[in-house]
Amino acid sequence: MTAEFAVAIHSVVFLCHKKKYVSSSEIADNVCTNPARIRKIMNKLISANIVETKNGVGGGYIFSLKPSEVNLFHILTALDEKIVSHKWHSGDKNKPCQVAFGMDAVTENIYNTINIAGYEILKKITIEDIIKTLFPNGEEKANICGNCKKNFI
Amino acid sequence: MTAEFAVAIHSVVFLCHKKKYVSSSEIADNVCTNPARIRKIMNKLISANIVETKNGVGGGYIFSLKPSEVNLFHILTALDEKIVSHKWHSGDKNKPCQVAFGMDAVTENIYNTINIAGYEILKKITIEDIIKTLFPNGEEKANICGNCKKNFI
DNA sequence: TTATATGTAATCCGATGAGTTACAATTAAA
DNA sequence: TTTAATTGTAACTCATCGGATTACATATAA
Repeated sequence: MTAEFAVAIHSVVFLCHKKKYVSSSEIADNVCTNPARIRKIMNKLISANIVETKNGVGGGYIFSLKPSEVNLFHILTALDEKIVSHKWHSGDKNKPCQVAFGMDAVTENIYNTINIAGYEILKKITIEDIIKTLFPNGEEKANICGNCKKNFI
Repeated sequence: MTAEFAVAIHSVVFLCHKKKYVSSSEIADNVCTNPARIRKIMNKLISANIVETKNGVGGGYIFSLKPSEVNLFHILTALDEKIVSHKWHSGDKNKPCQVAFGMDAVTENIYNTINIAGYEILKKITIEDIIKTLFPNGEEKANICGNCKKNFI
């Protein structure tokens, strides 16, 4: 799981809070990264129908789904990521030793189990949950960000 | 979680199966990596009292604990690893926006939850479990590796 | 005393994450 | 129609990290 996941979640929550088209520059500034990276990640979310985009003046990205119906597993799969991935393989299928032969499959299985458990956790966390955590008194009564007027970009 | 984890599990299972001192070269050959890497990883397992070592002729590493009492969480913590780690941080604590301010903590919390769930899974998998998977008919009746005679190194 | 091992550091290489820049294509608005 | 703003995407650089390799001092059994 790379930091793309953190960037994507942060971006979606930001879009959800703004409730209007937001440019990649503005998102990048809020997340603290660069616009090209944001656009690259937004493209994946667009392919997964999680956000929408519009070019030109007043354009950018927008989140117009129900926050309670989008969860973190949706975002993870939109990025084509896993919790843990099994890249380096131990042992050798051609060795006449059951340990050398079989351990890679054992490891694969362990990683799968961890992934599945992680997915179940992510499925239970929605964008709405995160918004409620960030704004325990409601977004309208936010005492720092207010309702995100221009001066807080 | 890096591949060290896979190497460590494979090595411990191999030592458990061999039931005698095994050199880093022999372990490396079975795992398919290099001896220096094995020694580095063995050192961490030694510090955690999971394996023992002996220098000189006939030396190497040995696993002399009860396979049913060592689980994968022991190994993971011996390596000082986590399932997922939170290195790249999004947002900015100095920004007057609750999203930019709070999202990093939200992400941290999600990662922690995933880690804890993963630890619980690893705690339930012992070295004995893996040996039983690799040798469903018992280690003595192993039809490929036999009881790991010299010709199968 | 010698051969075999570990412990550990130094170095190299390749892959990958992240930032930066650039520019064609698209779209809204003047 | 023109202009300005914005995305989509590729190319490039840079730093970091995982892994392999080499080397050598130290320890131990025979």
